[in-house]
Amino acid sequence: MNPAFMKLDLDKQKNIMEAAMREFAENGYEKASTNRIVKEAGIGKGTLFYYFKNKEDLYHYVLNACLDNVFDELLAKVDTTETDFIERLKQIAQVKAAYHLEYPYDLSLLGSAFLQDDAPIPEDARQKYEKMIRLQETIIYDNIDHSVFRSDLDPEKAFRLIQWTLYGYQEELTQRLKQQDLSSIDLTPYWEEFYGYIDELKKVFYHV
Amino acid sequence: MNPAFMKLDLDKQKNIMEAAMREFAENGYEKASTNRIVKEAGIGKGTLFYYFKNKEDLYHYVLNACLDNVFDELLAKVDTTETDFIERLKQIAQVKAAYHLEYPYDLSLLGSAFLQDDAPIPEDARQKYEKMIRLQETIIYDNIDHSVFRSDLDPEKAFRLIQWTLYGYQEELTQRLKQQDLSSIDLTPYWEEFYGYIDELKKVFYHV
DNA sequence: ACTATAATTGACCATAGTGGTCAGGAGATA
DNA sequence: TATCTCCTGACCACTATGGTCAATTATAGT
Repeated sequence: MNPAFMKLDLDKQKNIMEAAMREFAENGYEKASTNRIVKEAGIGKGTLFYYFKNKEDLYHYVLNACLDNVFDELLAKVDTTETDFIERLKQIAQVKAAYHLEYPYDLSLLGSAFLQDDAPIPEDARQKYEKMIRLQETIIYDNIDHSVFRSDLDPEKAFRLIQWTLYGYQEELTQRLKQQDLSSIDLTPYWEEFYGYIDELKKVFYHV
Repeated sequence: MNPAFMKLDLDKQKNIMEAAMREFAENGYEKASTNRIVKEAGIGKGTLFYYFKNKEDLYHYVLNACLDNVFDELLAKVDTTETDFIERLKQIAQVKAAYHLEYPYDLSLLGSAFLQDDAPIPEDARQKYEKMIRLQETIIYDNIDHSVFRSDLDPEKAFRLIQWTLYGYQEELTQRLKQQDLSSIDLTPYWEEFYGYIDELKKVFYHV
């Protein structure tokens, strides 16, 4: 990466980054097209290769930026002093949603990058990713009060059941909201719905 | 489609169909490559275009075959006399797993086909798909006994929570088993694990 | 055995897309 | 005026695209 890239208007930087992230996330490394990236970013072909020496260089830069950003803007913002498991997951969902609005392609890029076989992933990125996975683990489970679960339940199983539920809900919601511009829509009713289900979950998994 | 295709050895037919399904499912209509399809199917390029007049013709044929197959081999096999909701979903999971082993690409092709914008979908296929969705609905909810749920729960909410849970579990499992040849692996321990969670679900959602 | 027909092939086609280059232009600074 | 950074798109060699077709082989009917 040409260091001059850092001196660009932040807007232009962001344009290029977002175009690249989206293209890589949607098509994978091999099938991603630098032509589409420059068109989407509104820059000339030469400009892209002026700042990045080739496709792989761009991919690595984008990947590292995502990883760093997830650490600073996502994982760091979760309040791990909350000891109620369901409340903790609720909070994570909120932080994640805010993150997704600001950086729409980060998470889907990371998701695709490390599950592909054709993507050239540098060692440091792989390590950062594994560190991220471990940190995620502690963010979800650390400092959780196990005593609130119904005594006839295996807490481990309860953990996972609750997580799957919220994951399933999230998937359905993204399906429902697909194709819509999330930043221009009022999400309040969806949050209300979500809180309703959260309450129901507490009702069934916690003792009275 | 050239009617002669129907007279081929079933093996050869299946080879071609599976190769096409997989290519379409993984890449979408536009990005799917007929070259890769013939290579995967082990036939000459000319043969493919002898049986199908072009890429779109092949796509339509494959799509319709999937739809018909899902009706006959999947939806028809669910026992809707089972009135216990969780048992019903458990049974659906079993039927679906068996289906997936026999026809590995049907479901993922249908999933991708109707969520893409570049796929040319003929009217009759679209209608068949919508009929399928409606039938799916009745298969899940029809003839279900609402009285087994805890009386302090909204049954509608409980329905959805349970469904999301199983969906989330299924997603995690497919992640875990990805890249493995499902037909050569002993799935028994996974089913045992699944039944364990099923029991736990009954414990929390049904009244004692 | 001969013939007619059906099945199958891969070299070939025009076209479009690939990642990447580079001579040159524009604008600022010295 | 000269030098430097930023930026461009025409252009390159190359690969892949969907689709064709003359030629070959297998099958069947007589």
